[in-house]
Amino acid sequence: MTDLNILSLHLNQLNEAQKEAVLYGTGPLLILAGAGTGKTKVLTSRIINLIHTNIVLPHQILAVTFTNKAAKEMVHRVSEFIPAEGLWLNTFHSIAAKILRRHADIFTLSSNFTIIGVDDQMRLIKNLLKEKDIDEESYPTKIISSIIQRWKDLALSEDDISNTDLKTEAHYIAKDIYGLYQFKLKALDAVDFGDLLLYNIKLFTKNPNILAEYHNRFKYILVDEYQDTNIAQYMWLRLLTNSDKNICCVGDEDQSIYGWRGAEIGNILRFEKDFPNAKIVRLEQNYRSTNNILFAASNLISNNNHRLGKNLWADSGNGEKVKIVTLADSNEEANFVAKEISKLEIDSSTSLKNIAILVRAGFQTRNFEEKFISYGIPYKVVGGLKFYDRQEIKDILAYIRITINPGDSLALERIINIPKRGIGPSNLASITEYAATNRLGILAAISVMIAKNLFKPKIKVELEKLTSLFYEWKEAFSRLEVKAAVQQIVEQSGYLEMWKNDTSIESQGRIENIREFLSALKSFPNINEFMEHVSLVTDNDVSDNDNMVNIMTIHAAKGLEFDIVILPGWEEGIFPNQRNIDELGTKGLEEERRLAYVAITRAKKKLIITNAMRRNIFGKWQNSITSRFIDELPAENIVNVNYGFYSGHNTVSQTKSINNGFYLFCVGDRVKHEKFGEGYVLRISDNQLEISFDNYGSKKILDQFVKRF
DNA sequence: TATTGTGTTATTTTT
DNA sequence: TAACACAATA
Repeated sequence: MTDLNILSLHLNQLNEAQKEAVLYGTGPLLILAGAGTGKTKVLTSRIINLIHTNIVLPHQILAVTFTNKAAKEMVHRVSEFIPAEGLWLNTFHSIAAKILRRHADIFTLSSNFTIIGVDDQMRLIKNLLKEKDIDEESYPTKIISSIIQRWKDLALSEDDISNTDLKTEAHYIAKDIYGLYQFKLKALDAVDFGDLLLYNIKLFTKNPNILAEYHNRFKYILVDEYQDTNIAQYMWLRLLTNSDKNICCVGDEDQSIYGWRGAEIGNILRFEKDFPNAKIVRLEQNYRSTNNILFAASNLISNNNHRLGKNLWADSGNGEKVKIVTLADSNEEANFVAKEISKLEIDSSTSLKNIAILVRAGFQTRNFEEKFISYGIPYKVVGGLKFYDRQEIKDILAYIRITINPGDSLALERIINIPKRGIGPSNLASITEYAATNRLGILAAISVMIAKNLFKPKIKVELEKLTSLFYEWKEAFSRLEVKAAVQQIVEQSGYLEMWKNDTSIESQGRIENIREFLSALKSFPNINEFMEHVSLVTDNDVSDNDNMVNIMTIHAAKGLEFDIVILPGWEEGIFPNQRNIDELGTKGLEEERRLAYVAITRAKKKLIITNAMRRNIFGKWQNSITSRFIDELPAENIVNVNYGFYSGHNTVSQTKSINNGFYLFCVGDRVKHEKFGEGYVLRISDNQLEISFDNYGSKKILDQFVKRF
C-alpha cells in the first residue's frame, strides 16, 4: 500500500497546477481552488506526500476542516494510501476541544467539561434576561445571544468589549449578559462552541510555554475552506503557526457564503499580506461542469469586486446551454419543475437522485413538495431537522447528561417533568433558586431539600424516586456497556413508556428514533466519547441510496454536485435576498452573488434557472422583478424560455384538462401537434384546447391530438 | 394541567 | 397564510 509506485501513480493523476500545490515545499501556501477543481484531492495528496517522503511524521501535521464530513472524507483518502496514525485531521471545534481538554485545569474547567449547543445557550440567556428583569420584548433572547456569539467569532471576551463595539442599546445589555453567561457556564462546567476557540486563544497567548510545545509539534498546518474562517479561527491558526510558517490554506473566495455567521472573507483576501512571500497556486481546471455552465458562473461572479480572481475552464465540451425559464407565477413555477422532472425521467431516464432543486431560503421548498406529491415524484428535503435535534433524542440526551454530570441543571430542567411527574415550573424555580443561593449542584440541592422536607409529600416522593434513579444509572455506566446503560435509563425513567402510551401520529416514529439512537450507541466504548460525538457532530448525510429528487438550500448544497440542477425563484428580493442588501449593502449583494455562483457550479450537465412574474408570499400575491443575476449571465451561454404570459386569470376548470381522472394539460403547457408543430396551451374547456402555435397562430384542438413535452 | 386563544413573524445554520 | 410561542382560561 505504501509503495512508492502507488504514490507516483497518484501524482501522475494530477494536473500541473495540482502537482505544484501538492509538491510545494516550505513556507506559506495559498491554494485558490475554484469549484470542482479537485481541492480535496490536492489537500490529501499533499498530506500523503509530506508523510510518504518523510518530510514529517503524521503527528507533526495539523489539518483542519469545517465539517465532520470533510474531515472524515480526507482521513479516508489519506489512509487509503498511507498509515497516518497520530495525524490530527479534524474540525476546528473538535481540535480546539481536544486541546482545551488537555489544559482545562488552567481555566478551572474539568477535563470532561460539557459542550453546550444552541438550545441550551438560548435557555441560559433567556434565564439570565429574566433574572435581570430585562424586557424580552425589546431585547429578545435571539438578538442578545447572536450579539454574544458574534463577539466570540471576533475573538472578543467580555472584557475586550470596547465602546466601539457597543453600537445599540442591545449591545450594552448583551455586554452585561455576556459576563453573567460566562459565569453560569463555568458553574455548569460547560463551554459553548465559540468558547472552544476563545479558550484556546487565551491558552496560547497567556502560556507561551504551552504554545511552544504545539509549535514544536506541528511542523505543517493545512486548512480547508479558508474563505469561511472567522476572526477567532484566523487568530487560532496564526498562533499555532510556528516561525517556519508552513501553513497551507485551501479556499475559494468566490464560495464564501457564511459571512452572516461570522466568516471573514478578508482572511483569504489578505493572505499575501499576512504571510509575506506566500506562494499562490490557482486551480482552474474544472472537472465537474460543462463550459456553458462554467462560463455562466464565471461571468456572474466577475461582477464582484472583492476577489482574487481566477478563470475556470473545462475540457468536457460546451454541453447544453443554461436554460432560463420565466413562469407566470410561483405555482406555475413549481408545476413547470415537476413536469420538467417527469419529462427528464421518461425521456433521458435520468435517476431522480441526480437532480437537485436548490433554493435560496427554506420556505421555498414547500411549493415544490406539494407539487411533487401531486405528481407522485419521490423527493427528499435535505438538511431539515437533524437526528440529534429531535425532541425525543434531546430528552434522552438530557437524561444522560444529568446522570453523568449532576450539576447540569439545564439538562434536568428539560426532563424533570417528562414524563409527567407533577413537578411544575414553580417547583423547578424553587429548586434552582435553592441551588443558586446555597451554591449547590442541582441534584445536590434536591437531595438537601428532600432532607429538609421542603417539598409537598407527593413531589417529595417523585423526586426521591428520580434522584435515586440518577445514582443508579450513574453506576450502570461504570458497570454496563453504553447501550445497555442507556436502555436502562429509557425504560426505568418511564420515557419510552410515555411514547408507547401516546396515541398521536408521530409517537411511532419517535419510538423508532429511540431504537435507532440506542443502536447507534453500540459503536462507542464509553459514554464520554459518545457525548463528545453528539455535541460536535451533526449527521447530515445526503445518502445516494434513495432515488429521490433532492430539495435543499444552496447553503446545504455547498460541496455537492448533481447532473441536473434547477434553481427557482431568481427574483429581486428573494435572490438576491432583500434583507441582505438592505443591511449590508454591496457586501451583502456580493455574498448573494457568491451564493448564486455556488448554486450554478453545483451542476454537472444541465442547469435550469426559473423566475416567476408573481409570487405568493405569506398569502399575498406580489409582482416580482427578474433577478439582476439573470442579467449577469452571458447571452451566448443561455437560452431564454418565456411561459409567463398568463398571469392567473383563468378559473380552475379552465386551467386543467382532466380525462378519466388523469390530469392531461395545464394552461401554459408546451405542446406538440403532428401538423402544426409546437405551441402552448391558451385555454381549456373539457377536452378541447385552444393552442397558440409558434408558426400557425392559435387553433382549437382536441387534447388527444397533441402531446405535452 | 391541558386546552384554547392570541399575537407575532416569517434568510441562509458547516460546529 | 400558517406555524409557532406564549398567555389566559376552565
